[in-house]
Amino acid sequence: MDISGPRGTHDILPDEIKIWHKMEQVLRKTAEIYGYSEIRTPIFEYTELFERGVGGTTDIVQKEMYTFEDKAGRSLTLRPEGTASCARAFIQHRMYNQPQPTKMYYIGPMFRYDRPQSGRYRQFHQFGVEVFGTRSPAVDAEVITLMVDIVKRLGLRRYELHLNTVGCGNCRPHYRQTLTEFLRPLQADLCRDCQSRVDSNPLRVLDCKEKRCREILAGFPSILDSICEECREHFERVKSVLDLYGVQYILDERLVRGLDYYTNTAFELLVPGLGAQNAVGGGGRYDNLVAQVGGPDTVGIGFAMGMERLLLALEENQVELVDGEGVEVYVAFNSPELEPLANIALNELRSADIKAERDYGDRSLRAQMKQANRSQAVVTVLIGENEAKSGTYSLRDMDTGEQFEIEQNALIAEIKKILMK
RNA sequence: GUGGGCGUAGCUCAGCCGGCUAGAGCACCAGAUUGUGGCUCUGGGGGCCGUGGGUUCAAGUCCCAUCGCCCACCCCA
Repeated sequence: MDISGPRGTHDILPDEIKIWHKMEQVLRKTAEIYGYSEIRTPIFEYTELFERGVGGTTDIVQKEMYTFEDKAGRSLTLRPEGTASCARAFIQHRMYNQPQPTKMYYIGPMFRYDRPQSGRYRQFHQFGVEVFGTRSPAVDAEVITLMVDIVKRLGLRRYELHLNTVGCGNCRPHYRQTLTEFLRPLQADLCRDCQSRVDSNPLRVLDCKEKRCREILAGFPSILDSICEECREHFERVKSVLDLYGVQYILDERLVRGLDYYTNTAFELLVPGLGAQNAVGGGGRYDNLVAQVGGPDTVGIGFAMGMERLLLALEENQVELVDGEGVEVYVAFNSPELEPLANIALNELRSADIKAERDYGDRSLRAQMKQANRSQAVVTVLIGENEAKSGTYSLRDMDTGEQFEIEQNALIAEIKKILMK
């Protein structure tokens, strides 16, 4: 039997779901504290949205999209990221007519046809935030701070925030030009990929992982010398707010992001020890995106975090998000004739919001006790012939092993006493 | 899309140069304890040895293909 899920997908099993719930709770809570509201968009969109939003030259659009035709022959695509959909919704619902900025967050599955590896899946989950309608550098800082705050609240201690600016539509071409002139004479010595990148996308040469390339590039021209006064000023102000918030960052002039829509501020959150896919979150400003997909000229900024990668990071750093909580009460009964009595107790407990369980296998009392122990029950209610006769239950404190009889009508009160401890 | 490693019980893995009914630990079930857990002991269930083909008297073991997983490149969350 080799039935299995599609390549690059994975099930989140009942045993692991608690940690997801907990993580989602932290993500939502933190975003709400910063004034963001959730938005839920469809998981598929017209293909064109991503082609125009994410950018036709990106790897995502060129080779990683799950694209299909619906029965009317329209081209649809499973969303590879969340920002384009948010921009679409922002435009479609004329949110720009509301007081600005618009601050929202999303959480859900994304799809990319990539080769799976550690921290990389074909269906994965992202949490992200977007702010439309303000170019204030303070918002850049807010968004970055939110991202850092999340990993802190999740309990991560080891992480690096990398920060850079990639300039705007006016000044980036200048830098590209300067960089290309710098690279041209070195081109022959670079790795094969970089040799072609010099022509196709010189900025990407900067974050090549090849040791040789990095050495050759040692004295590469700083983007800060090429960008316009406005962009430089913006970047300075972002940094000063981050300083004020006490958010530590590493200036990383090699940081360039892979999506076409980014402008100005770019940032990434790295966690050491995660292997090759060590970026847990990343984002930046996208001042042209809304116009790019057909809306009014509106600036924006946001980030996305990979939830599977967050989980890997927590695991790697031995952060325990949840402690295994089992049932509170286990109801054990000694013979089939006593089952109705057990059901009554069970029902009473559940009605009182007490998490209670029983056995359905007609198993021996001993086996039921083992099961109670395994399910981490705090108390076991024992029902045998003696109890039935005298109208009582025996309660066993599973921690201390103490056991005593109570009147049946005192069940909830007595259980609560033990649970309180 | 490219390269490397690996697929044997629910899990982690052993199985040497091919040779008897395929093993261990953990987990599961039952009993020792005929009304009682966590420790211990005893017994038990469970494997088309990923799949398909080939070589051979004989394949878990060798060869090819295929699928899947892992790691890396690439890219990104």
